[in-house]
Amino acid sequence: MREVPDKVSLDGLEDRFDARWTAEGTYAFDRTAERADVYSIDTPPPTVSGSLHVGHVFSYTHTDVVARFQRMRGKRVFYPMGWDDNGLPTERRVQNYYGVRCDPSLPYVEGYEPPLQGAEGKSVKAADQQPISRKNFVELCERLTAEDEKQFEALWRHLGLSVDWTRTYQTIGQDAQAVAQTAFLRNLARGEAYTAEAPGLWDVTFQTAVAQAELEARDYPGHFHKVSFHAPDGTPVQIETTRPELLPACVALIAHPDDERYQHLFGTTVTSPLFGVEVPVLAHPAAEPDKGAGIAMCCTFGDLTDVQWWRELQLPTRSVLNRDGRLTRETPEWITSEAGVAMFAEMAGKTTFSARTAVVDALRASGDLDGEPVATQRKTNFFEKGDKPLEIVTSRQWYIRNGGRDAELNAQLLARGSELGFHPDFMRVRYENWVGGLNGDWLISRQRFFGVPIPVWYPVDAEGQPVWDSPIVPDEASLPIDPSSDVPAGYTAEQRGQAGGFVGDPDIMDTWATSSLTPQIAGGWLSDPDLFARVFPMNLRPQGQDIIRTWLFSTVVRSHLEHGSLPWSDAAISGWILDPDRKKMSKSKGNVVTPMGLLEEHGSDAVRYWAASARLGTDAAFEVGQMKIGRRLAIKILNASKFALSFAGEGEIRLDPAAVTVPLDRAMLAGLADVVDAATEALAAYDHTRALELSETFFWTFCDDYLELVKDRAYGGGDAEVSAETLSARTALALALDTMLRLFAPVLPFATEEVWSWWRDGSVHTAPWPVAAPLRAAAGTEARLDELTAAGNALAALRKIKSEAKVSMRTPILLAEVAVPAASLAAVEQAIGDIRGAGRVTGELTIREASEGEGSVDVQGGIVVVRSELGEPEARKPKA
RNA sequence: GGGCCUGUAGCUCAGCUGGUUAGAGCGCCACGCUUACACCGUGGACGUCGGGGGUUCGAGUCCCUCCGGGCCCA
Repeated sequence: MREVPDKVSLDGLEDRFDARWTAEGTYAFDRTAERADVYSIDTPPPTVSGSLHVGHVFSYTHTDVVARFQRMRGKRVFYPMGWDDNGLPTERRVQNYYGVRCDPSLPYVEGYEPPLQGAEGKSVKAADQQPISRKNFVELCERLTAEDEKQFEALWRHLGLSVDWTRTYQTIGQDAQAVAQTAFLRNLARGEAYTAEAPGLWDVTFQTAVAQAELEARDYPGHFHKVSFHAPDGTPVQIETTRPELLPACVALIAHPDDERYQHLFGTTVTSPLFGVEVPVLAHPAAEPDKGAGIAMCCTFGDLTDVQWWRELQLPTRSVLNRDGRLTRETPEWITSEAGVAMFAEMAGKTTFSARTAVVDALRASGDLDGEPVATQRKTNFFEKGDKPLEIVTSRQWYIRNGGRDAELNAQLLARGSELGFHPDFMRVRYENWVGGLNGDWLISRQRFFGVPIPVWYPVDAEGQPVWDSPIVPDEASLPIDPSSDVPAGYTAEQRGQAGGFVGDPDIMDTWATSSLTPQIAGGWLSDPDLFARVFPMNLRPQGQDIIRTWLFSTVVRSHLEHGSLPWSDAAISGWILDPDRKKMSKSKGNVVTPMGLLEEHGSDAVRYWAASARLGTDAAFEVGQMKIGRRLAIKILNASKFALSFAGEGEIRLDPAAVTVPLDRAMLAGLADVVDAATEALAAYDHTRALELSETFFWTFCDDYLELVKDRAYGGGDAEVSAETLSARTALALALDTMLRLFAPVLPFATEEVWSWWRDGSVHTAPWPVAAPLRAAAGTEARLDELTAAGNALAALRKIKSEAKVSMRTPILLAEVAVPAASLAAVEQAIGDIRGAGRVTGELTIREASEGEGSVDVQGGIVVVRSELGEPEARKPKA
């Protein structure tokens, strides 16, 4: 045995053990392990440019508990960490942090230094941002994310994540780019990726297309306008619209097929006011009879219903909106009337807002506006990161098939969902609802700068027009490439943009198009096939419930298409952190706590305890109180361990089960054996909360009852000769300690490692997970935890008389008569020596069976002291 | 409008496939510095299990309905 410190402490354990674990490679992955012996985790790569919050600490702790449990069970745990530095959040942050913006038309500047450094938190106005080249911009992105990564790693290490820090990746890294581009090109080769000229959601602020998964519906104020169209005979047909500026883009009026009011109009045409364009009146079930007038104007495109009508009724495309959110400058060809042309001239080039004013004024003047516009709130689609309503514009974009327009693929993906183990299981419904409700393929083109480029070029024909339908693809061996600077085989750089030459695809891929490949990136799909075979398909994907439809689903899609399998067997879904007002914690609400400060204040074990106390899938309150309880538990483990180890004196700690001969000791071990079984079962089922609760409850019983009861016997009166009874107690204490340290190790890695270091070699985290069998063997077949409970109750009953007499627990009991329910009688009598010692009964102690009505089961198991006499406390000995 | 989760002591939560007087911790009250621990110990008080119906010999646990939170999708 090494040394037990005189004064135990949790302080400083995080740094000390992080250094040791790193030096000793405690969490290093053994890459010689076969797949069957591996437990692999597809760790969520945090968005490094986002800020760290307690939600991260919360959910990553859940994963770490799983990792540590599996490691102790003998699995070779593959637990890498990635950094998601891809995409828009980084771009935005770089703009503000360095005061720059990307202008792809500018040339690269060697040794560029940005105007600002660390302008955190403020947003720099676009006009004040210095325009720089794409390459310079990307370099700044990389510079900033490198700093973020350091901070993140420091936090994770401090928290005690048992990540193999030699295995990190970046979603923008070269390898990740190669994986993303390779996977894309294979999708393309198999016909799973394609381009299409199609209406899509467009964010005018960010100037990018937006996918279905990135939508967010918000209430947005608008006005209903009652506008009259005219039948050939002059009869007005009144519609209601919130977007009168799209009147020139109108292609039809549509009502529900069953709507009595419009039966006579179906199949006829009407003429639009102001513009004089003749449009058909059509029937479609998506028209809502009780909404407005029940007849709607269908435009190119006001909302997604317009798109549906356009597609299903084969309506013409009459687009008047540009990607910059302004109306086109040229008068559309379908507007031919003199008045219409004049009207459009008034709107041309204006924002939708100004154009609307112009149209409304004109309608009012022409008498085609009935009444004044009525204010309304309506759900409008927004880009989740944007603040202007999305427009729908037609453009050429890349798509990956995801079952959104293919019933067979959809069914296959639903089947994958049913193969996947969701924890908790009800989260599966979110997957099924999402997949079942898809209405289009996955749009992956993004008109951004910082991301993985779409790795294709297009030939330019003799007229100088790109030939979109026959993209030029690179060799996989040459990946990653950037088509905006790399030149396709068979061409020269001078041919870029020239007739007979080529152009590169200007877009990058959606973040999810890369993130959906994290198992492949982390597992070395391309760079290390040997490793990949040992870790893929992985065991676990931990993540939040909000991104089941995006991250989880898209990863399933990619794996299904590329590997014909699930990417992992199980998904662990963590809940949200709620603030004390039951609100989701978020930065905008200003209720976010800095995680590092939290860890430093309470200690990592304490914060981990709080996190581990919440079940998967369940929202948890941010509760400092719970952390304090965790801290108390960790300290208690240190102290109880110090105590248990102190009895051995200078000798070695014995763990020989055969030495446990006293019934009370056996009863304790029998209870512990049950805890081991139940906790193991719970952890194997991803229920860390139950495992912790069982271990914790047992531990407190161990401290309050068992430890108190055997104290005297374990001391052995200080005799040099150790009796069998004393040896039994000491051995049982050591066995229990040895087991409990392992049980707590996944949740409290620091405190348990500290104790382990006092008397064992190596790390508790690579020690085998405890099993019940040896404890049961030591306990024998007769022993039951009830015996310890009964003895503990008897002790509590004796203490109660002291507590009620308001005297110190040191007070001796000169005489006591204790009534014990029949069921507990034998156990109490058996442990009478220990009870007498712990209760300081110096005189006569009578135990008898309780009679009817004596005692209550709720209080000390029905054990009551019916007669007693207290002595004077002995004089206190001066402290050594 | 559809879906999922949730409502148990002042607070945070356990209560498995329905079975005797509903549990834990925190907080609270009283007491105690007992040679592991005052970041402690001992004892105590505290609940018509959101409301209302129903099924059942029996419901916190199953069904219906209403109310309140949270999230997702329309």
